[in-house]
Amino acid sequence: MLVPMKVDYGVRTLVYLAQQDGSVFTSTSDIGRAQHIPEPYLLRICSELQKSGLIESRRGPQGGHKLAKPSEDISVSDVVSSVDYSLAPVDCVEEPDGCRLSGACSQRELWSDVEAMLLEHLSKVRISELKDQQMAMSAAGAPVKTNF
Amino acid sequence: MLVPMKVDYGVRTLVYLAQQDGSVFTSTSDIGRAQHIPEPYLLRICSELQKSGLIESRRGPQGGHKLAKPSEDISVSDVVSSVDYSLAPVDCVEEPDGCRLSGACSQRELWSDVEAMLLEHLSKVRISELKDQQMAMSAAGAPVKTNF
DNA sequence: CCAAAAGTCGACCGTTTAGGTCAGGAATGT
DNA sequence: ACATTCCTGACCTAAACGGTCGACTTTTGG
Repeated sequence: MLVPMKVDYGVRTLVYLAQQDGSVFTSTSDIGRAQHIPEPYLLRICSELQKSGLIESRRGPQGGHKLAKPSEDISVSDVVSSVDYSLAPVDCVEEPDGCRLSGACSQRELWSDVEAMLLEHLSKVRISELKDQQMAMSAAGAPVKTNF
Repeated sequence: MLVPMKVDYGVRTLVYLAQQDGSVFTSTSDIGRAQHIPEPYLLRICSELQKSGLIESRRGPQGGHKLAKPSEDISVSDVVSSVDYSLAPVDCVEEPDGCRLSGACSQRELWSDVEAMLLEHLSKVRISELKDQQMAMSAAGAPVKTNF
């Protein structure tokens, strides 16, 4: 029950892009290097982010990725649903029919509440916020560990 | 990022025990049959629940399990922490040192907030509540699917 | 006291998934 | 044309989840 790496990588990617000049494209190798994300893996995450319209990508020289909309308009829950389909706890929340206790199961309500709460909270956290925090932290001289 | 079966099984077990007469022990085979939990697996879950003091177990004939305290005093978060150690999203929340961006990572705060929120919410949901809901649902004639 | 009825514990197993890699192809700027 | 960069599908590996098995211990009823 952990947040998958994909989500973390996705968020980090968007935060990083939000820090870049919005008019240029940033390549996966740049992002990967800066955020310590294995490049070939990142490639595929970017592809998912692009399919869901969070970033815009272009191939060729000077190609890469950039945010498709202002960072204020992208929330963490966007990333989750883009990259990690299933946030729902236990399967029967999504497929109630498969559950044998279906008719009388107080659990389903519990877990779907949890899901709703989570999504709601995450939809309030915007990439721009994270970017600001990030920049504040770096500016304040918090050491970025470089010992890989 | 799903709630593992173990948690669901654990909760269901406790809710079931809460419905039983508090003075007798209920065997795993009873619980398993009633809640559709594979018995040998349940056995091990019960063992974990017992170690964390949520249930009391006794061997021998007429042995089995029963709640170690009133169902009002057991929350879902108790079950989670008993049975599923890690509720934390992404590892670096628990092991900040392993994180290479340690000094300047706005994500950690985000995810640990999420964790805290989750735990807080789950700690407010008590087994007794679930039991009441459960009994209300069954009483209201909601069909318990019996098609295996 | 003995046998059967439980739980305890450690080892094991099969599938799925997360995380990651690779290579070939398609697009695009110079 | 050519280098650069993304796209895509196939593939791989390790770990986790869900589950099982068997030997062992405790307890009770007869």
